[in-house]
Amino acid sequence: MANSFYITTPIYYINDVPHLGHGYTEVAADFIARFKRLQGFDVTFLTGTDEHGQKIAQAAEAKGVKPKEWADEIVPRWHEAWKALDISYDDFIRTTEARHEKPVQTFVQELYDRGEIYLGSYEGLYCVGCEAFKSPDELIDGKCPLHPTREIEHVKEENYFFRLSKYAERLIDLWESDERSVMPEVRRNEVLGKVRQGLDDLSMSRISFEWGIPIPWDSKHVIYVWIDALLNYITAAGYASDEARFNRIWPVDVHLIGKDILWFHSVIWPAMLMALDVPVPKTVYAHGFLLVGGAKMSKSSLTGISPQDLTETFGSDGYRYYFLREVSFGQDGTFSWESMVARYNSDLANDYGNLASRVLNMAGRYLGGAVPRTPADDELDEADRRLIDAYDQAFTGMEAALDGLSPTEALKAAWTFVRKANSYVEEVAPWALAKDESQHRRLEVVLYNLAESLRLIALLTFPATPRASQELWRRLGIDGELDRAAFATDGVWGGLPAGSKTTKGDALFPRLDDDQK
RNA sequence: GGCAGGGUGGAGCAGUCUGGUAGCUCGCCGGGCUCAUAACCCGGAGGUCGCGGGUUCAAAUCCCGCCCCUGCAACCA
Repeated sequence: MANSFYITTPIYYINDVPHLGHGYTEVAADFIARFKRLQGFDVTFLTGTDEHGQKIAQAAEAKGVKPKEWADEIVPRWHEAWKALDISYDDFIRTTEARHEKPVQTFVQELYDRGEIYLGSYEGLYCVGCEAFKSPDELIDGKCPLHPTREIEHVKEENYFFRLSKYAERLIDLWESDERSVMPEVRRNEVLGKVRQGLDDLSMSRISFEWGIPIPWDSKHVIYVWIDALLNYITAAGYASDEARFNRIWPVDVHLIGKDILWFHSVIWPAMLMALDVPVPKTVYAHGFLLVGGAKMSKSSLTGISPQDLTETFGSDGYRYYFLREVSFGQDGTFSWESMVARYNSDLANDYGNLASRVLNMAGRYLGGAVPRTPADDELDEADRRLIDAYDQAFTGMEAALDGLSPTEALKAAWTFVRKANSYVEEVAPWALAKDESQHRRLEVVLYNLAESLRLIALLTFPATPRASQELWRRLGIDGELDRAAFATDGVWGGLPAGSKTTKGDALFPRLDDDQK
């Protein structure tokens, strides 16, 4: 199949441990990846870790170990975090791997050979915390505002420069065109505005420390960590190592990033690719930031909360659903424990979980847990047709939302069907039908419709709540695995086989007390 | 200073491009149902759509001015 879909998250800098911000990016990318798989795309979902640079070297030195040893110690924390959130990445790249380092050198050498890199010197104030040079007016009291505890270093060093400035016009043309996009719109405007103010060439090597990938023709320099990091997107795709694979999946469909690193992804990165005539990303999507509010956790900063702090209470599904649904995708959002409890109870426990509970219970009580014969067209009345119609609309709405890369809107669309199924229960009142023997076939029909609705709800929600969705399929007596399901076949109304054996089970999403914990 | 985005019932958002009944979720109030996780369903209250002016038969929606908030200004998701 040629319908490749390649999506990436940033690779995370390992002097940090995973926190809610990282988890947010990861969950959003995973939602999109899972949805695209259900649509039949051949998905490549890449994440990883960024392991070079002075900060890592210093952290390792402080522990008395080599940088690579330090990295090997930290990286499992990231694997664990993503496992706890059921992140279904297809590849996890580390920038210290040979499959990355060698192609990076190939790429940089090629830039050099083409005259895109020249030797210059840079004199200025350098903040190790930022791994960046600072202009004097950025400093507050002689300190970097982002890293006030660190000393600013005055350095003059010889650096290699990438001719970024010459790409300003082409970048403007690129992001003004409709072929490629920076999303949401506000971010595109931001990038265009800045690029129009002009670009400087970019210092792309460092000479003051050694922890990095050497410049191939001048090994006393290492490649600037951001250049190194950005290249992960193509090295993992097979650049300079697996041409067939690279041609198949590149250019990337979506780079999902936080808005703080938009500049690198929408300016520096495409310019680097242009310099070697490599196709640029189709879409760079910069999501918003999470802010921490509410009483319970307000004293924590975002970076002080690990994903696992929340999955203990809300589960992986609850975590994933909350952030996808609560934060309007693309905008900043506020996280609070209170809103998380409210959202969990309202949408997952009351709407979704309770629907499953009441339907499975009735199927067991009234039909002995056996899914009845699939209703024929002439057995369906108006209410039934409205239910089926609601499913079609929800599904259509989700696909449209995904075209706009909005998990939030996709889930809103899915929930219109969940709510419709609940109101259908009231409308057809199976408990009343069960009291009248002459209505037995009608009872079978409505319970079939409801069980089938559950099956489809599980399918639609799988990208957000994979565990509960799979469990629901199991309780409906379906053998299949949702991660191998496809909308094209499984998304068609009427797919639940007659005779399947349903089981009620415990609450899919147990209600939480408002003052839980 | 500049560039960009926003200010809509208690909270969070949609609607503004393509003027004409202000929509959704949560919360609140009332009712219903009893299959269900004190859940579910139905109904209701609650908004001078930041302020002032203008265009128009008609403005949340278009134009002008002002106030407030936020983001960007090159490297923490």
